[in-house]
Amino acid sequence: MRPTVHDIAAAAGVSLATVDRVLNQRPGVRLVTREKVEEAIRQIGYIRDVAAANLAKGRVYPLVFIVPTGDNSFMHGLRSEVHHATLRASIERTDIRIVEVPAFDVPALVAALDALQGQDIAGVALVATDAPEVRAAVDRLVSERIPVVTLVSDLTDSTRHHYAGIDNIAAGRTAARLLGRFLGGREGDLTVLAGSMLVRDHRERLQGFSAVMAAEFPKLRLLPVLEGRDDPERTKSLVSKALSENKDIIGIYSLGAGNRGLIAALKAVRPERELTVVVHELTQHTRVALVDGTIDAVLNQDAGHEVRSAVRVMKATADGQAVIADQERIRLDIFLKDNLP
Amino acid sequence: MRPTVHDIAAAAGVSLATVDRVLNQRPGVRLVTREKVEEAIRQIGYIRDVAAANLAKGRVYPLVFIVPTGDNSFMHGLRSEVHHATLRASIERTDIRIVEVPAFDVPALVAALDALQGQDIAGVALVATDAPEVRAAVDRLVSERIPVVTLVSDLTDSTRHHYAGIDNIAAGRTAARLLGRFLGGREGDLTVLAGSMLVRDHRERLQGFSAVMAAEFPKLRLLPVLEGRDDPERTKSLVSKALSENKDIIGIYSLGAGNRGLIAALKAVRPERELTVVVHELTQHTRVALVDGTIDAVLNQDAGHEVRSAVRVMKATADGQAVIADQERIRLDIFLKDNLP
DNA sequence: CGATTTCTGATGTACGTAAATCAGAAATTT
DNA sequence: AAATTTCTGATTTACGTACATCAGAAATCG
Repeated sequence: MRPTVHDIAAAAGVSLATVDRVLNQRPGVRLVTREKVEEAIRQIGYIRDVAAANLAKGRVYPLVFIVPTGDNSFMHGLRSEVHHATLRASIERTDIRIVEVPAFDVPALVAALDALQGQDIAGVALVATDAPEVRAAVDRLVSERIPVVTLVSDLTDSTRHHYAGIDNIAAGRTAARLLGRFLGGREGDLTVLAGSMLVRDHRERLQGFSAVMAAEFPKLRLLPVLEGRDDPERTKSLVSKALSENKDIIGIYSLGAGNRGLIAALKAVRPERELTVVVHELTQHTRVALVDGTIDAVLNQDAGHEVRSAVRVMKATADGQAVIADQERIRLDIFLKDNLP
Repeated sequence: MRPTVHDIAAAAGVSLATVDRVLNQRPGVRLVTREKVEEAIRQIGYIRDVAAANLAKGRVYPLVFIVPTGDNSFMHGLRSEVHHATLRASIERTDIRIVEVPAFDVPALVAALDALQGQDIAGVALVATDAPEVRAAVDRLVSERIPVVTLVSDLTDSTRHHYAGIDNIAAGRTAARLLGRFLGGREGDLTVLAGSMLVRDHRERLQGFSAVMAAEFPKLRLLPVLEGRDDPERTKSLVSKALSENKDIIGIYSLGAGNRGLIAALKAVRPERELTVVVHELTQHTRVALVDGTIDAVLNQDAGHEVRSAVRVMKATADGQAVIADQERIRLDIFLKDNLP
């Protein structure tokens, strides 16, 4: 049987109350006694039964998810996953609040973060826009001992406790190698389509992509990045224009959202133009396009995993508990038409 | 506040004891009363607090993992992950026993399964060798109401509750497309290296691989499968022989374990022979080979995820609880040299 | 050394559920 | 209608921890 507080008390020769004071860092214990108890805890290898503790405390975890508005499928999916998490609220003892903030809007995000100060909150998860003001606001929350997790897009040099998202540099590099190898030594131009260079995940993907392209696929030339702002309409017109003006384009890497527009533009020039296309985010639209051959590979991050991971990490951090690091690593999914879930 | 058994009792106008009898399906409740209670449960939306229930029951889950012996890295890693799970035993209320059985040995596996009958066990996870005798033994356990989960390799037509592993047909198809596209229209022979056609995962990978190759890459010819029995030494000699006898081999798909031997054979013919190679299972050896360019892609299943998922599913099944299906889907990881974890 | 302050022990209640006991009510049988 | 049998209610203890209260012991101070 696993040891309990009673066993500690017996082993240390003190009362239950004293053990409790030591365990919960309450005052009223002499240093020598405290050390005696801590020694006993180590000796018998006591591990707190979190379930029982939470039951006794009547613990609930008020969590806040700050997610961008925007009508692209990925953010829609993310919001839907957070919503799913709220459905598990009672069984997971969470109380999740969703705060929506306009995409790429730094002041609005800062305001949302600052509004949380002083509130009784067990954790905050946010899709970060990578700006110093946001970092400062996050750091303020952290200094108030509120667990903060960045979701999908990380925040440079901030003190956030955890990042629940993929390694975007690796994602960009992977996209480059896939495109490069799929193009099999051909020569031509490549178009890169991004949402906005204001978010770190997009910058990092581009960085990884450019690095591998430059180093290993010299025959492929990168054209200036098109910024579609993750908006399908805008994306569509940008791509259509680029394709009609440049007949040397043989590949496209879309590292942001808004792929509905990209796909529409591609369909318009098929089958005359043969293009190798790698995009991010598996959505209804990209899935169909992958199956019908309009695009060749989809890189994906599983929003459901990210949300569940964020919840686990915030809870554990709030309790000062360790997490299974390997379990919380968000993996880059690579989908070809053959391994769709 | 979320409703408790007390609320049910009040709502149904019965006592706590009666509610308890209904909830735990104990005798001693008249049909009309039982229905009244069940109606009240629905009405107020009661959800059992599993943590509190487990605490009260002093529940522990005695679990058994049956894993093959064998000195290839993958099985080694799998055993190590199960071992890791035992380290979390006390906090997860599990009591995990590991049973080792010689690989591909049907009678031994059946004996190990039958030995569990009648024992007080909350769940069994096994790496299945796909034989009717094994299926029958599994079905016997299932009929004793013991949760059974297949791990890594599934069992055809059995009544096992869950399969914690990847979709191997999809894996084979994916390997085919990667190899096919990486070879970019070239013509030549392909060697497929398997462990044993006795295990379903290997058969399925081959099936998926062959299907896509035949349908979409007619210029690539499949040679007869080499069976390396997941043994590095045997694998090495098989591959060396094949490469020296056939100069038209331009690609290799290794769908089993024992890749140490494959890599050794490849190093011996490099850099004269240029081969595109896709293998399964990310290990110390395949990782290095991927980085140094000896192999081009690694398909992987995360043994840690599989083991943790198996534990979650067995516990949930034992409790008659639902699982988050999406969370328990084991994904096929595709690693290029750029997205190694 | 007595008076105060600080520490420690003993004890009880609570969290939500499981499980047991016993008495009394209702239904069924004789 | 009496005697059973079958249900139901009331109550209690337990799981492992948190937290509060109060009394008594030990340490510190004047």
